[in-house]
Amino acid sequence: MTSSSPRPGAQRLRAAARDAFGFDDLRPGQLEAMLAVLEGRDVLVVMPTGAGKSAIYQVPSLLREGPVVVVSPLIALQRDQVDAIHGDRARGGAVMLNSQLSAAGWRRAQEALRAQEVRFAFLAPEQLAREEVVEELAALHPAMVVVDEAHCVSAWGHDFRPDYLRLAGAVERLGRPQVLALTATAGPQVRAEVVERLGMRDPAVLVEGFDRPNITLEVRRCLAEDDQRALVVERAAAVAGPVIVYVARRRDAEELAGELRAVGRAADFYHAGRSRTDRDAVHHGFLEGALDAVVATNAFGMGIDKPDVRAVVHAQVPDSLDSYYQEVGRAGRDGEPATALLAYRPEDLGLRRFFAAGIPGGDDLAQLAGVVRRHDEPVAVAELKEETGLSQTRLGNLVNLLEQADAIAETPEGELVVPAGAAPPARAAARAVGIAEQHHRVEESRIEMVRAYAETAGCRRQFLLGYFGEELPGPCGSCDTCAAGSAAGVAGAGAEHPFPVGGTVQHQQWGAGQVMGYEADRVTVAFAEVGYKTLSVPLVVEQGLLTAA
DNA sequence: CGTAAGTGAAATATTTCACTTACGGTGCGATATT
Repeated sequence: MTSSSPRPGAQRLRAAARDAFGFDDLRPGQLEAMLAVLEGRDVLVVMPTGAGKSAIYQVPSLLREGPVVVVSPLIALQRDQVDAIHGDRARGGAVMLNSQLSAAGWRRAQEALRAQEVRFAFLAPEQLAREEVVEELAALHPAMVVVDEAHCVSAWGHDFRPDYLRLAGAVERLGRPQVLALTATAGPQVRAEVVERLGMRDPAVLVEGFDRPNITLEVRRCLAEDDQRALVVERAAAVAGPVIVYVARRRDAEELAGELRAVGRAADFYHAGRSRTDRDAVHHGFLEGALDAVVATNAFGMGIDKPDVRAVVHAQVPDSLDSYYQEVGRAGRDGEPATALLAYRPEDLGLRRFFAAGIPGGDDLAQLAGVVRRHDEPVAVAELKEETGLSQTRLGNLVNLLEQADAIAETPEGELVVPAGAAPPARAAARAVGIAEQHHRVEESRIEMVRAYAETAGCRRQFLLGYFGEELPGPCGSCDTCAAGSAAGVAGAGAEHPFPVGGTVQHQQWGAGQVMGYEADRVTVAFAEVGYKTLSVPLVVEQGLLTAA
């Protein structure tokens, strides 16, 4: 992309990228995103890791006034980013704001921001739940809020880190600057949720291609757990080069790492139960080559940017194809051939369903709604925590659900009130439970899509790309079903496509949805309210089950 | 939801089956201890 763009700003962006960062040129996707940022629009960027996502906010920020708040899920990730631009005035400079900072450290960071010595403030979403932090930042009149790893809004906000769902309110209290969301993995369902939850306004949505043709896709069906384990060890041991093995339980990580060591691999395990020191040692050992195999839970992921990983082996199914493709995408970043193997046993889906369960009790919700109602004045979440004795996470989840059920609302100051005309606590709680159940159904449908991927006779790559809303015209020729010949049969069958892939359709009962793709005589649709559904195309046509919307 | 480990009774003195119980992922922040 060397031709001059007709849009204003392209030359200035290129010059800034060259002068401050030493980039010879910007990739088309990067430039497109930066232009949208420069125009002041809300922007959602879905782009593979290593494609230069950070530059998308860092370069345009140099051409404008005002500090930039960067929300990032892991303090370790923030540290990497901050280290890269920290004392570098040409790149804007950056500070982190988190609980590991001393009081003096906070003051220094604050002063540096106030004096405009640094432009970027990195923090976790939990910090934006603190009123004093929001007040401080709001006083600086930030020009933009960047949400990095934005898929966490959808993946973590509902149960694990509820403050992710409360970011939209925080952005409002920061004076509602422009919002930029960045992620490497997000199918249309996740993209839609990110836009909604962050309260993005008429966003420019830029999606880069998902296909990673150098990664061979393979699924092996296993009957007994012993065979599954043996397959994983055998295949991981045989990989010529670094390999990551993903497991569902911490215990499996330790045991499989032991088995791999026994057959001569330099293997170690990684999960959130290990000490900070051990985790760092494994992380660095893998990046630097002292280890050539890591067996890990999904804790091992973000921030692992190693070019020469030759295989990613899943010893059990992940919780979604979003997770799967993100984990698989850590293989073959150098463009050289790599493999992705899933050792599939349907029983393993049960564990994923268990993790997805957690619907709060109506009693707790009603009780909390009652507590807020009894306050005549708006009440802060922190105060509710004192009063109810609930944990931060639990309380956050309940509050989020009640907000979605319109049983409570957030004031401009970030405090909670019962809005006029709200339903009484019992009815509000019932509605909140309904919302949680709806979310649960969507989660279950995401798990079912993992099953469908593992059990398809069609081309794996077509299936995966279809899940992300991308249409591959024919079977890829390099996955196991293509090699076995079954993919060609599926691709040949039932060529009827009554609705375009990516198009919006309407179902009488399930509401609006997006067509994900066709396989044989079936079509998969992602419905906003009920998740993924697979329907028979002849039936759809015959009975008019779907209408174009 | 599925699995492993534990409990207890039945059919036979150690094994077998039937049933119960516990467990399982991701990180922020705050707090206590070196």
